[in-house]
Amino acid sequence: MEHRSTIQEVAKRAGVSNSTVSRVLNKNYPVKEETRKRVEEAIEALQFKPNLLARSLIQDKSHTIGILTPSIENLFFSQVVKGIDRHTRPQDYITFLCTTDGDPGNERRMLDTLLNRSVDGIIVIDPQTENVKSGLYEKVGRRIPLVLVNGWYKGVDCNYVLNDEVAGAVEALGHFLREGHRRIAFLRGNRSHSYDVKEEAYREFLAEEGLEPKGGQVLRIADGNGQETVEQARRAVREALGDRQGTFDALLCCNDWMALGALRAVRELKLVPGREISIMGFDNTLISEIADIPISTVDHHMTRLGQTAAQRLFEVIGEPKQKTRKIIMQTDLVIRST
Amino acid sequence: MEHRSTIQEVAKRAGVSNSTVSRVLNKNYPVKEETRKRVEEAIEALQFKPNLLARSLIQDKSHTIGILTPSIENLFFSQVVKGIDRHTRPQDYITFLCTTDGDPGNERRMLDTLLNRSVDGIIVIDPQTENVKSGLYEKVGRRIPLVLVNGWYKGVDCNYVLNDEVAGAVEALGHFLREGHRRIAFLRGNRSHSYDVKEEAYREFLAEEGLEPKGGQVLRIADGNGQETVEQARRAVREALGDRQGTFDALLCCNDWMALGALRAVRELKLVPGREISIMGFDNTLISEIADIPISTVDHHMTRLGQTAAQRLFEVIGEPKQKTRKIIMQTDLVIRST
DNA sequence: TTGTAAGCGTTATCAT
DNA sequence: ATGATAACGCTTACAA
Repeated sequence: MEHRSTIQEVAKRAGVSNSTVSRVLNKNYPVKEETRKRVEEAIEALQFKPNLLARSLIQDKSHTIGILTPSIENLFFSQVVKGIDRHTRPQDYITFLCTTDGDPGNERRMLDTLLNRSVDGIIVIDPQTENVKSGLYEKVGRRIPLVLVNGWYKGVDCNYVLNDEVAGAVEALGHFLREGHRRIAFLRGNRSHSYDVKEEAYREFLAEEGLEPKGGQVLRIADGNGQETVEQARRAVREALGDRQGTFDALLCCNDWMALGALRAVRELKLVPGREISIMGFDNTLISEIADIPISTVDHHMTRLGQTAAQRLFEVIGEPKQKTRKIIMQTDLVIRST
Repeated sequence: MEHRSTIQEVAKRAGVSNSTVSRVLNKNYPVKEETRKRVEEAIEALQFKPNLLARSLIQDKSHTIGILTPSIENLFFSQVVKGIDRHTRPQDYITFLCTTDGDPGNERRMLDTLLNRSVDGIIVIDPQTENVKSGLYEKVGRRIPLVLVNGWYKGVDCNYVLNDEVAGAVEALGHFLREGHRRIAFLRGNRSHSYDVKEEAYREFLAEEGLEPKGGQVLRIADGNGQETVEQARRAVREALGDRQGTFDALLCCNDWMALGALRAVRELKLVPGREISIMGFDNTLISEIADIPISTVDHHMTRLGQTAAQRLFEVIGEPKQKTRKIIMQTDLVIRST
């Protein structure tokens, strides 16, 4: 392994002091044209690159941000990360990526690691409710720029970037209504803040519209957005629909995986999706787009979500003392074949 | 923003010197039980956490690795990253994630950034051939532990983790043969080392088996693994198959996106996949698994690929002077319905 | 315009 | 077993 040259060596070679080299590097103070030339030659000759660790230490600024996310292969999260990255790269910041497997303990540990590494800011995708609720993030947010994406808790003072899930659900349900559906069911996973919010919106909508006085039909499967979710959803819908004398003619699913499973059930029963029964997913991941029959969905614009979060983060990094903001993003209905 | 306490303050409060605190922290030298207690109390009281930047600077070891990848939302790459992460997290290393959009210039720039941040090692997923070929990575690999995943160039001395694409292709083609297919076509994207390797394997296989003396039928679409690839593949196959008096009865596709597109074409033509015509993808991403008709594919075990790369990287980090290795991973045929 | 020297928060070396 | 002190590689007053 070869030696990395330092600012001292450059200085020596150029016959100047290290401060002058630093000034040439940072262009923050006047340097005589001729000296600058000499220094630049020395830099070139020695292939000098400043050690950013040392710089970060003295400047108390690492030009580094951290992303905390439950997982990286999840289609939703990876899109958000992409959005963050898009905004971050041009700022010549660099990103620590930490996955937590959705475990609150891991989330706290990785958070600590990031803090100890003096990151300039942190974005948390789908923060664990437990950690939001406990005030952990409120505390962290007072120490260092922090943005929570897609997770929120009443009374907790943080920077948020959220989707308007209620509006999204209502818009989807309104679409069902306009299409002439009156018996609308709802398919959700086990526990997640976002599922709860959607279900509440669903129940309220039914009540307001005077539909299904018994409160509609809520189908529930285990958590998840992954392959296994598809099969679970298929079974649940298949069962609920019985011998195709189904009790509903429209189904709002909490994500695209569930919608795909529902679609499969519907096709097994030889029902015509989009005519005899309507299915709507949530998110607009590639799942809904590339499904054999493209699935209607509520687009969550994940990339935009990430970009907005990053933008907000850099605002706060630029001006740390400001008040927190809760940014609500709009969703959009994507009507496809189902 | 609150002040972060330093080792000095802990020392003062505990009535010892900073070296003693350091020793307590690192447990690398004997400390009297009683002193240790006092120091630990001070640490607790001040909520002291060591500044890892300072530690990295003096130790010349950042406990940090860098991942360079063309993109993060690509299903192949995200799985590899997941594999790396799985292996990295327990080592209490933390990961810089850099995306390059598959641009050689970006790749070089991000590489530089990583080096300037004193990462302890770097994994490059799908390194740009141009950069491998030019000797850039060979040079970097002599300075710092480096592993290239899924990219290789003759004569370039680096640590590699690769899939045996040739064996994978041959196994797939052998399967076609056993199924009774004799007119085998090949569908590839425009330019990629991996496509070239597969095509060569394909041609050799045909020659050896005495099939298609004219060299078989190679279909070519633009690069990519994304939604747009599906449509391009569909069109290409549709066209090649014409009025279903197709010139082939089996098709090997360079990735799962292409296979999905091919499958669509086949179904449009009312051919029965898996019987009248066989389709095989590459990679075993969720695309092939969740397709409406599950697609046969060559499993590239991306997660394992990532884990192996990380494992190899840490071997080299642990013992930097060793010779490079080229690790070839086996692929596996996954026979599904097509 | 440039040099000197202090300082960032640690760990490492050398005494004691 | 512990304390001084130098060092890591840089930036930044302060002086010249």
